[in-house]
This record gives sequence, structure tokens and C-alpha cells, in this order.
Amino acid sequence: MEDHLARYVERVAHFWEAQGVPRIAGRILGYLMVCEPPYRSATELARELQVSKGSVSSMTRLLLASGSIEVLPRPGERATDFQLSPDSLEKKLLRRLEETVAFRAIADEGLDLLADAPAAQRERLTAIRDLYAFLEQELAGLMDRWRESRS
Amino acid sequence: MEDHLARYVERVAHFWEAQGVPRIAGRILGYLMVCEPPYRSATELARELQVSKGSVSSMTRLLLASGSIEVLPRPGERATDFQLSPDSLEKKLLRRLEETVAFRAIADEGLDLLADAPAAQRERLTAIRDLYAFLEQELAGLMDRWRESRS
DNA sequence: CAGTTGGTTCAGTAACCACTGAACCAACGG
DNA sequence: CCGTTGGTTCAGTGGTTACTGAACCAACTG
Repeated sequence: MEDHLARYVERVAHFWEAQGVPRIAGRILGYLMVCEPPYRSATELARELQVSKGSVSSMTRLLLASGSIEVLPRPGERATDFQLSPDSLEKKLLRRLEETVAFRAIADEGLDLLADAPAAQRERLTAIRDLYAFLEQELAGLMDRWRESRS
Repeated sequence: MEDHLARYVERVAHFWEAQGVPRIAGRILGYLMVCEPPYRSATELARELQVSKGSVSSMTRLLLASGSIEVLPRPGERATDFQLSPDSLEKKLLRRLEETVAFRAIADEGLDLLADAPAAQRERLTAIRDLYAFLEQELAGLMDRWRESRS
């Protein structure tokens, strides 16, 4: 890989590492952003990023699970190629929406628990519940607008 | 602490633990959601959550840094009390907005790097840049609407 | 000033995690 | 049916992290 590309890959990897993503996973993402053609097999990734095949195997599994990459279906090919997933945003938004719904449920549960507690105590939980309800609505709207802009 | 409250605290802690938050930090958040009055000192937290003072010290530091809790200013008091931060959402949104801006910058950098690359190669990066620009705009709008609804 | 109380710091630990390299498991090609 | 090639699994490692308990620091109180 050319030097300026390698530096760019490292830059992307560093960004993701700061968000808690393993370094090698970040490198894979960075490389798949700029390589030509836009897909690579596990073996190629290992060779070009200079990391072990084992790492590539577990990191691609991780990135597949998080929806960041996907396998490029190539019938009849020996190797399976990976590429950036075009709808990774949608998957992540959906996950976040689910988390939001889950926490709103927890807040509601808390309100049940404090059903006959003084109003002041319930107020705090109510505010939290409303906050997550707000987020829930906003996320849904955001996803709609995203889908609309894609079509 | 009563048994049903303790169970609820554990439930909240479990939710946050699934998002990568240390267990004890999650317990603190859970407890501060339901305790009366809505604030507690480090010593109280240690006693009531049955954890070491050292853990409370580092976890409150963590939660303060992330903006999830804040110290309740109580002039003349010996102990410093912590409570849930009312504007933790705003802080987190702001942080996410900054991340989004940062990554859009990285995408732009990539486009500079591939200034004279074939159009197909640049297209991928352009899509990513546009995606983060979209998110940037949406986050800003979301924050506006949140602030509006609070006032 | 001594004793008490609230909090931080720090050494020590147990668990976890990213990563490597080697062994292993297909599937295909001569 | 062997040899090769693409990929997964797994033991071992170096490093990090959440947590405890003890030592320590600082402020107020009698």
C-alpha cells in the first residue's frame, strides 16, 4: 500500500480507536474507505494491513455483527470479499432506537415501583421517561428523513 | 436500601453495563434515579451500594467527566453531594455532534487525498461525507428542538 | 491540638481483551 | 487423491481496567 494511503488508514483507525473500536477493526474500516476496488478478502486485508489472519477473522466478525461491513456476494468465488455496508447508518440508528425504547421501559418500570411515592420523587423519573420518549420520536423521524433522502 | 429498590438499581446498572459503562457507575446512576432526596454524598453511596469508597471516588469522577452527574453546590456543607445532571442529554448530544464533525473532516481529507483518482473511488468517500453532513444537520436540529421543549 | 469525618490516592488483584502464530478445517484444482 | 489456498479456532501474551482495602490528606469540632 502506498505511504499516503497507509497514513490515512491509520488516521481513520485512530478516530475509531478513540470511540472504543479495536485498532485493527478501525484499520479495516479505513482501508475499505479508500481501496480500489472497494472490496477485499480476509487474506488480502491481512497482507495489506500487515496483521495476522486470526485478527482479521475476529475483527471482520465484529464488524459484520455491528453492521459496519458486509460480505460481497460473489457466487462461484473461492474467497469471500468484504466491503463497507451502505446501510450501516440505518442499522446503527435502529439499534440506538431499540436501546432508547428499552430505557424508557426501565423508567416506566421505576414509576410503577414508586407508584405511591411523593410527587417530587416521581418527577425525576418522569422527566427521564419524557426525555427518552423525546429521543425515541426524534430517532424515528431522523430515520424516516434518511430513508427519504436515499430514495 | 429496601429490597425492591435494590433490585431496580441492579436493573438500571445492568442496562448501562450492556452499553459498556462500569457496573458500579451504573449502580450510582440507578440509585440516583430513585433515592429520596435525589442527591447523595460519596460516603453514602459507598455505604448504600455496598462498594468501596475508592470505587465511588473513581466512578463519580468518570460520571462527572461524561456529564451524567454533577455536584450539588451546598455552601458550608462538609460533604459534597452528587445528583443526576439535568442537562446530561445536551452534553452527550454536543459530544456526538463534535465527533460527527470530526469524522466529516476526515472524509473530506480523504477526498483531498484522492483528488485525482477515478470518480468511482471518490464516490464512496463522497457518500460517507454526505452521510455525516446529514447527521450533523440532524443533530443540530435535534438539539434545538430539545432546548425549545425545555424552555 | 487531638479526634473525627469526608474524600482521594495508590498498590495489588482478578478479569478481560486485542493480537499473534500455529494448528486445524474445508473446498477446489491438478 | 494429494497439494494448495482461504478461512476459523485456539492457546498464549502483553496490556488494560474495574474493583478493593489501606494509607493518606484535608477540613471541621470539641
